[in-house]
Amino acid sequence: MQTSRGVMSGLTTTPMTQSSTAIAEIKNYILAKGLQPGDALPTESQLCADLGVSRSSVREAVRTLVALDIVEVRHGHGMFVGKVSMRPMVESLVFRGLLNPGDDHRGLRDIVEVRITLDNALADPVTRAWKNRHDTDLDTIVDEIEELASKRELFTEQDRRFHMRLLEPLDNHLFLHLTEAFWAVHTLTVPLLDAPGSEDMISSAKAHRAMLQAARAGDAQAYRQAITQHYAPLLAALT
Amino acid sequence: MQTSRGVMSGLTTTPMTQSSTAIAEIKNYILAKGLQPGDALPTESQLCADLGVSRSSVREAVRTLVALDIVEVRHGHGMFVGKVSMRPMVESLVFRGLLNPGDDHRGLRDIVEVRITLDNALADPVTRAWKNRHDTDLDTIVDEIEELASKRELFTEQDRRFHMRLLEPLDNHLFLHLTEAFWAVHTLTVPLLDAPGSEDMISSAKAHRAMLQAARAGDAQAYRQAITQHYAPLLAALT
DNA sequence: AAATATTTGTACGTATGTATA
DNA sequence: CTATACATACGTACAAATATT
Repeated sequence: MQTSRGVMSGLTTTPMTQSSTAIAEIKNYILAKGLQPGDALPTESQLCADLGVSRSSVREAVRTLVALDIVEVRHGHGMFVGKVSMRPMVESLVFRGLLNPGDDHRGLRDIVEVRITLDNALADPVTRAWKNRHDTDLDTIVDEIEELASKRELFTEQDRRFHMRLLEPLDNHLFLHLTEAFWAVHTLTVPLLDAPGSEDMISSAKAHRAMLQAARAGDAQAYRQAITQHYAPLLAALT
Repeated sequence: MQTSRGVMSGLTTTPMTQSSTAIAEIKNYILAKGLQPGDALPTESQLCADLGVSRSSVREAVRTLVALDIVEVRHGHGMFVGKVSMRPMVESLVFRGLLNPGDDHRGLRDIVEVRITLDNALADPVTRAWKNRHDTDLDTIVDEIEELASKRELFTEQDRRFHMRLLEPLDNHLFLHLTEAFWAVHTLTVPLLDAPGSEDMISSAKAHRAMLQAARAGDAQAYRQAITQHYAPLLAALT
């Protein structure tokens, strides 16, 4: 119950709470030590000693950093540097979509429009990167998609792998992360809608093959047409 | 010490810690009550009673939701529904940029490329929306930008207002939020670089006026040229 | 295979700072 | 200014998960 420990005299103009300083110091620790995702961090008790704050404060700071995917915690094992992924934005956007009651279609349509815009904007570099490139992985993915679609089954994971792999050759990996994030927001939000018709799924499946073929041909225009075909059934359901 | 209770309906495949269930239940509370950003939430003690968990768990859950901007807490006042903004992604991306040691230019270049791509992709709807529209606000903003640039002063806030206002007429506000987010990541990351030359600032200032003029003329092509002019000095410094 | 040490997760009590009426 | 409600912080004890011996 250490009470009157003046906390280093009130010269500080700090509106800062203990947790917020702990957050900053843990971040600085990671940067100063040059740690990378997956690297181990000190234990909670060690952080308490190093930062001079209680365990509760350290834990609350850690929860914040975990929410931002800057820190990852494994129960009974320890704390590690996180992947610093787009997960926070995905969670945020999904929740934001759920906030609007009768406006569900509007939120989802905005997300789909962003996906369409991103895909179209990347048509040139993607078709340039894939021209005459042979990759059996994408062929098998497209095969799986068409087979699943013909059986009226979902092909969510294959769809994700397809779109991610398509952007992998790009220099700028931020585009890949963004695309993956909006793909996730999309697929997490769409279940609120009615299930798509099976003919729509087949049409969408064919669009994937068309995108791949256009990319291999280096034909950006055909690639954009395939994108339109890919999203057409969904857009129709949203209007 | 209530041990791990059945916790009703074990439909979830989650790890199910107390905090995580508290997170889910607070989210559900907001959605079920149809609350909107700014609306008040129950107090901590009330949440403890309602959710049947300890105060520590509730607090840790709240910290997570605060980090995601789903909950906002005002010390000594109470908890409220947050703005569900893009702040989490901004924080994440800025930190990610700091993680790479010698690769600073690469991370910033990726971000700038995303901004350029987004701006270009929105050239058509923006020029369509602003054609023959009169808005004195944008004129004064551009005036301020040019005046500040001529005095070799920064015009960060004016720059932000300019780009935000330009996208305001769009139907899809998600584009606005995205643009704002990457603008923030950009301006928070760029201080690591050398200060730009004053002639670059003047060139950039002129580009803003060119963008506005092209938008008012409904000339998407000229708009894209102005975008190129806008980012040219920065891109040159990154290569 | 089982006991043990380490580490995170949960709970509770208490004291203190802060904003509002 | 006082009173009240509320969030912040600390400390301790124990439970649960993981790794090691």
